Amino acid sequence: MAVSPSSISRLELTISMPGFSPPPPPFPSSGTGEEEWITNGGPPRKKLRLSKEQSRLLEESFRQHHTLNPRQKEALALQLKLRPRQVEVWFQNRRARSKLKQTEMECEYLKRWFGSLTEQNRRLQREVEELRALKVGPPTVMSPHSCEPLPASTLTMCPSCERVTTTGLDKGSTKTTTTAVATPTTAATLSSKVGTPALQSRQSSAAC
DNA sequence: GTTGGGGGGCACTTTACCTCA
DNA sequence: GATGAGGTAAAGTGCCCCCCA
Repeated sequence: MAVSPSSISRLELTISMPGFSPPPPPFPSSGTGEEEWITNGGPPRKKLRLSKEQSRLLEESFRQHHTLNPRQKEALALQLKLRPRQVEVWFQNRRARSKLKQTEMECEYLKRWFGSLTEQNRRLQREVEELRALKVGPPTVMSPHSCEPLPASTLTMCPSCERVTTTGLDKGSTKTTTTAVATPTTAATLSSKVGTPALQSRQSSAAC
């Protein structure tokens, strides 16, 4: 949710509340004179629009800490010539906007990942079809050690990470052969940034 | 250990206002 | 210029959780 020039321009608007006094406690105008509660005889308007400077200071404060204790809230309200409730509301809405943005990023990433998995699935399906077409006997897997065919019973798949594991080789040793399962490289990048529990759990299972 | 009240955060919604076709 | 749709941000509401007496 990028801030468009149009939305910025809105911040410069003045507040008008015809026929009304500022709500208690008296709502003071800012030092810039952009937040005057004025009357012009029209229908009542009661929405505050923050000035550029107020928004800037709030953003700056938000960068330092995403929540405020009562003392910080009071001080910021005093500095901005707003009511503490307005500062509180701004922080609540700001947190919600941050969360929404993060969710959108995750959604985008998951869409891309889904696309790549779909493509990979198609490739593997084609490969299976080709192998089936060539089939002359039971499926065999070649040992990486002896280049001899392995019995199918030695092949297992880890249910969590979906890697194919060959067992019973070299006197009980276990050799893991990573199959062509999609590697969530971007997942690692993204989850390290956003800390998504679901993505982190995927990563941990990949370490199986 | 239990309980009730107060405060804060969050999700969801409403409202006022803006932009644009 | 008027108008309606859609978007955005401020504010309202209700719920939950935590802390403390």
